[in-house]
Amino acid sequence: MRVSRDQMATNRVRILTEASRLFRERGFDAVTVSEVMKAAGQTHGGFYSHFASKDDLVAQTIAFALDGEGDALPDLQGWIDVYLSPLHRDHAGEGCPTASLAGLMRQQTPEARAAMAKGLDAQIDRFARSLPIGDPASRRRDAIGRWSAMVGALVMARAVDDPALADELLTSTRAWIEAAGDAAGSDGSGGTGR
Amino acid sequence: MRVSRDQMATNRVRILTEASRLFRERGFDAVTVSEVMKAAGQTHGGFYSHFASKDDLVAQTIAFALDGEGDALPDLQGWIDVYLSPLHRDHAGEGCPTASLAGLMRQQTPEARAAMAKGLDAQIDRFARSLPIGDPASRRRDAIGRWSAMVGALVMARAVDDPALADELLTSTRAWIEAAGDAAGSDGSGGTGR
DNA sequence: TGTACATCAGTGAACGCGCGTTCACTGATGTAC
DNA sequence: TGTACATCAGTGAACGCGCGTTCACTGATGTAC
Repeated sequence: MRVSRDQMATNRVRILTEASRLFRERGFDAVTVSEVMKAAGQTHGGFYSHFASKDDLVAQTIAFALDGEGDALPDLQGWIDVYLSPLHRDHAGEGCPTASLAGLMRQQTPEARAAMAKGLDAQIDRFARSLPIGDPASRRRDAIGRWSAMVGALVMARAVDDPALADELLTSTRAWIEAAGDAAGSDGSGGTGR
Repeated sequence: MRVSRDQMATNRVRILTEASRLFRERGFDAVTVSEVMKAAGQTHGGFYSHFASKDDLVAQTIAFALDGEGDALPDLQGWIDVYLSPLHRDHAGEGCPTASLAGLMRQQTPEARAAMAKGLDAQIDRFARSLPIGDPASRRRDAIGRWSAMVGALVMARAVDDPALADELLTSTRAWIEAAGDAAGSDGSGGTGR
């Protein structure tokens, strides 16, 4: 039966929240519309009151998941350490959407890929603003370099069935970023350290 | 009708070759068994003379695609430049299997994930052996750090529908790796440069 | 404010399509003698 | 080497399942008066 507008808005957010978790956990293809609706406490038929199609849900979920990442990070090194931790690796459903979803974007709609581009750009911007030193251009370059290494390490650590290799990917990348950041932080001519 | 053993072996390699290309291009789920067989010049029914299931094909294709990456790279910087080029980004089918497939491995069988682990380890090893300086441990750490950044940058560049951002991810990561490598190459205390 | 009615969010059965997989069959290959 | 026969790689129709999507229906919500 019909529900109030407020209730409908709440339901919509719940669908997006559950979709965000499930998609990050298992990818777009392996998660069904019915499953998302069930997780959100509804039946599958009502899905089309909220979204035009599953593709539409995917695009809106990406925008939803990557949104609200605005403020600069007060403890950058701590954040990097958590990002490259076994805990994060083993809990993709509650983790970084970029690391979980970027590798699945090639087959997605232009809308979904545009949402990913927007979210990625915002994330890089936030990272750059969190860096302590350098002019804007070198900060942004530094942010992209570190961010690439972090995402790549997490993607690879999650791809393998070998805990020792997965751990090594995380710890070595973390150590390398630390050491490398010192040099690359301001134009590659040696920085001030953290 | 029945074919000779040699012909069967040839056909098998052709199936793996086409599967490797198609999977890298579009992922495991979006490529059908029929499509692979058609690309390999056969009909879909014969597939099960070669493989037990599609999952079996996936696992064997990963092993096949990541195999034979043995020799050290004579021109490491040139290789990195090609890896982080728009050409590589836009031709996933002929490109690095890790960058195309690592993000899709979470839902795959243990066999497939084990093949990915083995291939990844071999790739890191080759990278480490191609580095000009450092003791084995720091070379390996350096290889993992650079490799993570390269894979992450390519994955993200392919995920977005924004050529400018995609280009920036590649060029900034390339520049950052160059600058960072100088510092991280030997224990984070500053290196010798290239 | 109260009342009558139109709207539409949500339900759950049903549809149709595409996929992985199976199977009876074909005829060249490989082997036993 | 030649012959008879068993094997089995490959063919293409068919099967069955799960998925995204549709649809008739329900009844509370929202609105016109």
